[in-house]
Amino acid sequence: MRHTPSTPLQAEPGQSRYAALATALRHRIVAGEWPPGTPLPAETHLAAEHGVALGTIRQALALLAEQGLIERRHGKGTFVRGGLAGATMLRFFRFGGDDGAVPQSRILDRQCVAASAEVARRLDIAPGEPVLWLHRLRSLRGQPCLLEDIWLPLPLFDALVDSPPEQWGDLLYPMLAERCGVVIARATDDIGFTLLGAAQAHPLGLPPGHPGVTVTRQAYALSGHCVELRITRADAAAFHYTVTLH
Amino acid sequence: MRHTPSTPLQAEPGQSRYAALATALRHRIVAGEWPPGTPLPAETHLAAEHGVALGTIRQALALLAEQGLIERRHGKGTFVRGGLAGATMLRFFRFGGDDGAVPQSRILDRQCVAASAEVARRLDIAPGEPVLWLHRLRSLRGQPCLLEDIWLPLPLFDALVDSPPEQWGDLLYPMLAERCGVVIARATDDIGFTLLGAAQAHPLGLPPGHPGVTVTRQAYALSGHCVELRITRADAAAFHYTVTLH
DNA sequence: AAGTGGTCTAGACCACTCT
DNA sequence: GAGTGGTCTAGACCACTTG
Repeated sequence: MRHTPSTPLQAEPGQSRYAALATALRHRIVAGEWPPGTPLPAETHLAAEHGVALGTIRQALALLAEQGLIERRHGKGTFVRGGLAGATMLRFFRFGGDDGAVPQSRILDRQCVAASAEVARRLDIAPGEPVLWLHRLRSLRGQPCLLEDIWLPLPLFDALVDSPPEQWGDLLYPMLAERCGVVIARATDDIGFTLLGAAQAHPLGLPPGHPGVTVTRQAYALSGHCVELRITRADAAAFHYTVTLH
Repeated sequence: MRHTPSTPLQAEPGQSRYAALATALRHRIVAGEWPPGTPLPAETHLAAEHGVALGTIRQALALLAEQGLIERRHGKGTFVRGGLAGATMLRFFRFGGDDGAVPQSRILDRQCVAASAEVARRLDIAPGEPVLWLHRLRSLRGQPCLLEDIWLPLPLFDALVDSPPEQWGDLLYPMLAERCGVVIARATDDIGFTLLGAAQAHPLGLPPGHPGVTVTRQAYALSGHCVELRITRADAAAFHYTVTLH
């Protein structure tokens, strides 16, 4: 059966046709019509479906690819991206030894709490709303390296409240995708410098007052909503990061 | 007179025509055929000149625009980018007061020296080659905030050796473009945390051993060669930076 | 009004991947 | 060989900028 879009071709007045097509496709992707990892219909099919030329649908797909929502593979197809890979926090640090390794994760604490004003603002929910708070220590080869506080909005992540954390694995995002169906598509990390308090320094095996780095992350689902606030603390001496300007 | 390219259409075997066009155009830009700020010939002219369709030349131009070499303005033309603007170092910091301000620069020292192994490696020259070393303090509203060591390869920047630094202005890159004809197109900044030595802390008005940020910059000219190595040191407490992941 | 880049079409052929 | 995305053509018309 031929697909007939309810909003024929031009969604908004001042918008180009390929931009309208891109937002239409984005909505269908977010709605789960093509889950992460599955291929979209071929260009020719999409073009016929929407009644536009091949070049137009290609512009729309190029836009979505640029935004990281899809991935094009020559000869194979156009695939929905599976969200952010794990272990990305380590790209800010150089802890000695083999790179590319995934740090082991241990949940030190887990509580359902009411969102503070700051947490609510970052998660874009009302203060006092229930959130799941996790306190997590990550280690490389037995050596503690990252200490994390994680806040997750709670109606969404109810499945984690009673599940045993020992079975969660070392990466949060694949676990969120598997157990809660939430795919992390985008994140912003804010880097700052602080001196570590005793409570932060001790689990990391550092003395109180030691220079530390604080990375505040807001992670967004495919829908565009912020679904995770994470504050990571680590030894400032291990920090390094490279930025390229154009 | 019609331009007839010496390498007709296909520069390298496995390369697409638009990629070959892009590199050909890049070489003409780097060679100075169209100085920064001036417009390229119109799409239709370039297409006729190279004997290709409009869409092909547009792909080539899109590639160069993506790489930041040119800038397209609807209704006006395609312009060669003027290189990096100044004051970009401040995007790593939050010093109190009005943002967007350009810090005042003062040259504390200037010497012609032989490149150390490390400096030579970063500038991709031979160790012992002559370089110009600058020691610069930058201040906002009279408050010292950034301390910089800058190394510039010397045959290229001879014009700076005897010129009075008081007349250089507060921004390095516009000065390099004006006095030496070198346009900075790209730079990579490497960020790390260190404790400030006495020689670094004192000019910044900080105590020795104070936590500091070190930003190591390698800046590249339009030609692609590294033409500046800069190490900037500042108070770690003023540091902040935001990264977005896709 | 003339010139520019931006969008769109309706084809053709090529390169890659899988079976 | 069949299906996919990648490249390329030769047009048309639109939107923006300037004289």
